[in-house]
Amino acid sequence: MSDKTSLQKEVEQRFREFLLAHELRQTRERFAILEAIYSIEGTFTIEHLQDLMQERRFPVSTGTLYATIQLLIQANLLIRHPFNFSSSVFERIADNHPRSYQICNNCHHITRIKSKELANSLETYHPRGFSISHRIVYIYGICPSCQRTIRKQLKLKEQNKL
Amino acid sequence: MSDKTSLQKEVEQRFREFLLAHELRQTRERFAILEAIYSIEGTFTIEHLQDLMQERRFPVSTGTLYATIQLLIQANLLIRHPFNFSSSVFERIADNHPRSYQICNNCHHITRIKSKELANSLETYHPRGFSISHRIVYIYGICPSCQRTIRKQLKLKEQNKL
DNA sequence: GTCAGTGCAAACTTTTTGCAACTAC
DNA sequence: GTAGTTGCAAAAAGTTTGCACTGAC
Repeated sequence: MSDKTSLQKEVEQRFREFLLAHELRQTRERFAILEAIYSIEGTFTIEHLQDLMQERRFPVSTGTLYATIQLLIQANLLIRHPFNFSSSVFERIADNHPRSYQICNNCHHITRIKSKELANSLETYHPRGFSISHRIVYIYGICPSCQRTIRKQLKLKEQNKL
Repeated sequence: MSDKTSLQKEVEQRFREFLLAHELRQTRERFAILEAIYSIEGTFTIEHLQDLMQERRFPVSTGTLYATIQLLIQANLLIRHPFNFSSSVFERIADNHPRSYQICNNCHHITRIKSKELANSLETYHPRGFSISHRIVYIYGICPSCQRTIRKQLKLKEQNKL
């Protein structure tokens, strides 16, 4: 287990405050799960996380994992994506800047978009009375490589019909 | 069962073309499910949809429902939201204008945002080579009414401690 | 007539729950 | 010491699959 990064320390502090404010207990499990999640860059599933906990010599039960994830979502330290059908996909959120993703309808590949332009235009919108914790944009469509594949398939089909 | 609206007719046509292009069969079930979905304004779950099919005197099996929903998602006539934990939440998408939602972290209430400003700023972004089918924004935070509730609770807690 | 699509039920996967043991407060 | 939390296993909920039958092409 590596030393804690400044990000690790920051989110630990934020989680600590959240637990305090909600009169919840600061258990080893909760902080170990948080630390594991913040060692993952990008998305993960419950299964992935449970394996990681095992690797890190801190196995936790599924029940605890689900319960802690719910807390971390409430604490704005984690989000759930709408990617998979039958199982959940999660990702840490370190800051409250808008996050954008590009999702291919065909190959289902997910790419994070890092456009300052897009982020800025999102940040200008402030709903009345609603205090924003974070913003997420999903852009669905067909990625360049799938566009090529589909075009080729269409061509082949037409040739066969001729 | 009411007469078909022009929206109903339009999506039916689009689904027909999709099925044709993918060499899939045009079954009564598929069109009945599409029609039922487009009779729902806002979000729904599989369970809700299955009940509705029953009401409309066109009961379909769960398997067919799931299969058809997958097709409709592929055909860009339906989206899946990341709202619930254990079951999926769907919503029809009639056009390709950006859609925005405001979600309260506390009461989990979901509100559709109809801001032209927000929609326009999203439409200005075009990822290179990626052909967009639709865009969805989720704005997470605390809604006005929950903000009041939380403030009250904090006050009460402080008074008890004094 | 052929084979994709459907219904039904069973299987499988994911998430939640109940309870005894544990531990943070 | 008193709850809130955890682990474990069992239950519940959600989704997928296999197979015989049906109906679109």
